[in-house]
This record gives sequence, structure tokens and C-alpha cells, in this order.
Amino acid sequence: MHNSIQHYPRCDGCTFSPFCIMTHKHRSFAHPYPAIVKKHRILKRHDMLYLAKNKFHSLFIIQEGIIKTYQLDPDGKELIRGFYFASEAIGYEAICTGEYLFSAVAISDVAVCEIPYERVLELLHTKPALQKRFLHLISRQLNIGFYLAAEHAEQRLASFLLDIAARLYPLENKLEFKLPMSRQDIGNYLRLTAETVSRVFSRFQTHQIIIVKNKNVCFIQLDALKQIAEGMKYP
Amino acid sequence: MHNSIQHYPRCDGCTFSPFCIMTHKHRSFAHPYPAIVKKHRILKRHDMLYLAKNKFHSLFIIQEGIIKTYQLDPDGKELIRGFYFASEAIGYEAICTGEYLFSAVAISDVAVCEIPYERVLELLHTKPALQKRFLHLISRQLNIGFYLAAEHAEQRLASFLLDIAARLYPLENKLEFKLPMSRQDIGNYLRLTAETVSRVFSRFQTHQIIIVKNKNVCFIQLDALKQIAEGMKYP
DNA sequence: CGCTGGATTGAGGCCGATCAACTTCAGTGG
DNA sequence: CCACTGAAGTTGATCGGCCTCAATCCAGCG
Repeated sequence: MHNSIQHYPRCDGCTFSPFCIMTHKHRSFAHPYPAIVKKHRILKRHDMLYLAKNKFHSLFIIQEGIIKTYQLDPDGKELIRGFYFASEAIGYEAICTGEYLFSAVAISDVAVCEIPYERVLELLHTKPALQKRFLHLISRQLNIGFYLAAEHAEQRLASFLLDIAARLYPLENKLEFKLPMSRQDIGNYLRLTAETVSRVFSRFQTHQIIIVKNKNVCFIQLDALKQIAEGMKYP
Repeated sequence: MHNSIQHYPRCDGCTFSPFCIMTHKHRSFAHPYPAIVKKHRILKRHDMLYLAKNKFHSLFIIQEGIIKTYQLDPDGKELIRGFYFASEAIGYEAICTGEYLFSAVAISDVAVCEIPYERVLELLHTKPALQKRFLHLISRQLNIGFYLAAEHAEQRLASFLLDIAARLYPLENKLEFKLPMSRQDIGNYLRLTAETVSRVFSRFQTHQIIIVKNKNVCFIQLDALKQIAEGMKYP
């Protein structure tokens, strides 16, 4: 199965790697810190990571795959609060209320690390460097999705595509990638209907700014896309 | 001047009060912690607290008055990112990037405490309880303004009014209060025009849900307002 | 092959933006 | 006290972008 999870993924970039039980396993010498990562979990597409109103106990780091968080509005419509990619962390919003505010579900096969919040707290005040990185991680969440406020559908979708591409491949600057979510999910995130998302895709393609074929996207005029995201009108 | 700042405001609720130089001054005995609050600043209406792209060095706690943060879109239109009231903290979003992302300006006379971030970090890992409260404060920021995503102007404005009322008077449940910002500011925050804000106010008043007289607002049917905020249609 | 859910495309309607006229308010100076 | 002035707020008419509803197309799959 081309989508299957690697059970020993690279964890080099992870803030918590030095404290991870998986890292410990692969070391021959005794490790100075106790492990704080409780366990690794494997989710299949559509499996829930947690439910809104569940008691908050852990943060999660995504090793591989994609998670979406959402809530249901009174009409039963799904409001997507965020997409989370490999290497990103999820669950911060629950720190202040003590319960998860949204539901989190896998939209591909996923591997996550669970990190009990109490143990994070214990650890933080003994390791200043870790504390600093942790605060960076939370602060970053404050800036994700700022473009949802943009006025026009074109702006929001252009920003979304640039955002997704950058987060799917944090190191490379890829111009071609596969959208991991449906038009409906994109619409629910950007507060647009699936029809509008589809129409804007078509319009971008007509103007030769991108090529869209099913879930495959290719940036043709990257600069034009960036200008649209910034609020410029069409040439 | 009825709007003038008290120079020795109550600081009881402040997370950093035990470490505050003002608190120190008013104690006759030696204090066990070094002061981390650099200085108190007084701003007049329209004074800037900081500018977007300024180097990040401090967080600010608002003692009195109201701050708005905003950025300018390419057309020069002001996008308001948030309003901040007494007892709230501001500047977190800059932790991850190292520079302030927005500009912050006083929309009334304001008194703030400046807290150098480096000293916060030093302090946090020696005081676990403070660390916990600090993380709560940041996490809370993740949830502020979620209602901006609401579909209809009525929903957004109803939610906004409830939000404002609760934050202006954190302890009491006041049904009557004075809006501290203009219709234009409300619109720039909710992504509506000032005209639409005005029209929705009128509509609410016609339906006897609130009474609006200039900047004075009085909730008549609080439940109806809450239902509108939740996305219910008019009766 | 047909089935099924997602994606696309079209026609029509509604909400909020725009533009403009008018009113009200706050501040100033005579 | 009033007159003046500029900013803020209200109200109306029109326009345009996105939603709704519906039909069709397409990919993946047994």
C-alpha cells in the first residue's frame, strides 16, 4: 500500500526527540532524560484522534500524514479549524480550557506521538532551551490561517495553496504537489462552498496561473499566485 | 479629564504582580523576587504601542484602556487583528518570528506594563506555577475571535457584542455598556463595512434585541442575541 | 460494465459592498 | 450661548460576488 506508515520515521526535527521513548530504544547507551512521549499511535483515514469536549491531557506531534480539526455549526455543517501536517503539533488550544475545543480526525493514514501535558510542564522548567522552542511552537499557531480573513475567494484560495505547499514540503520549494484534502474540505476551511472552490480553480487554470488535474496541482506563475494572495487584482 | 489614567491601578489579577516593580515600591519589606516589569507606560488615544516589523523584545499587560492591533492590506485598508482590554496581554504572536507582526495603537487613554520577554523566560523555569498560568494566557489567545469565521453579518456582530461585554467587565454580567470603538473599527475587525455594521445595529434595534444610542449599547433580549450568535435565524 | 461519491458547470437569487445624500455629534472659537 | 466645521453615523439605491439548487461529468472500484 503506497500510503502505508513508516514505523521508524525520521524524528530529527522534533522538539521532543531527546525525550522520546522511540529514540531511547535506538540508543545503546543509557539516556540522561526520562522519556515523556507516552506512545506512538497509528491512525487510518477517518480515524478520530480526539473529540471536542474530551478532557485535555496530551499534545500530539504528527510524524506522518494529515489531521484536520473541525467543529459542527448548528446546521450540522462542518467548520474546519485547521489542517496539520507532519512535524506539526496539535492540541494547544485546549491548554486554557482543559478540554479539546474541536474534534481531530485523520484525513490520510497518520502516525502521531502523544505527549502528556503534565510531563511537558515538568520538563519545561528544567530545560530552558526546550521551553523556548515550545513557546515558539505555540506562538506559531497564533499566525496560522491569518489569510482566512481575506476578502475575496481568490485571495483565500491562493494563500491556501501557497500555505499548503510550504507546509507539505518544509525544506524544498516544490511547485508541484498533490492536495491531500477534498474540495469540500478546502471550502469548509476557507468558508466557501465546494462549487466556489472548483470555480476559482478553473479560473486560475484559465489564466494559466496553475494547472489543476484532480488533486494534482502545479504552480505555473508562482509570482502571479503570490500577488493574488496579497490582494492584487488580475492583470 | 474624566478619561485620565490612575497611576496606581489595582494589579491584583495580574500574573506578574509578584514580580512587578510597582508592587515592590509599595512594600516596606524586602521582596524575594527581582522585578521583571521594566516600566509602566502611559499612552494617549492614537499613540502607538509598537509598529509592525519592530524587533520583538517585550510583552505588554494592559492595566487600563484599550489597544487595537492592525495591519494594512495592499489597498491601504486597515485590517484589525484584535482588541485588547484591561488585564489582557499583548505581543505573543511575535514570539515565533522575533518581530511584531501587527501595529498596536491605543484607542483610548491607556496604561500598560512592559515585560521583557527574556526576563519572562528566565523566570518561568524557576516558577512552575507561573509557567502554567503563562501557557494558559497564550492558549487563550488561540481561541479569541473564532467567531470571525461566522457566515452572516448578524452572527458576527452578535458574537462581537457578547465578546466585548464579557471582556469589558470580566466579573459582572453587565447588560449595558459603552462601545469603546467606532463603527469603522468594528467593521474592520469583523470584515464588514461601517454601513453594514450600522444597518445590523438598526435591525437588532427594530427587533428589540438591543437598544443602541450612539456608542451606548443595552441588551434587551440577551437570549435572542446569543441565539443569533450561534447561527439561529430570526424568529 | 455500472455504481458511487467527488468534481465541474450553469442559472438564478440574496447578502453585503459601493456610492451618494443626509443627519448627528464633538470640538472650536466667536 | 450660538455658529461653524469636520468627523462619524445613518439610510437609500444599485451592483457584484458568492451561495443555492440542479444537471452533468469523471475517477476509482468492485
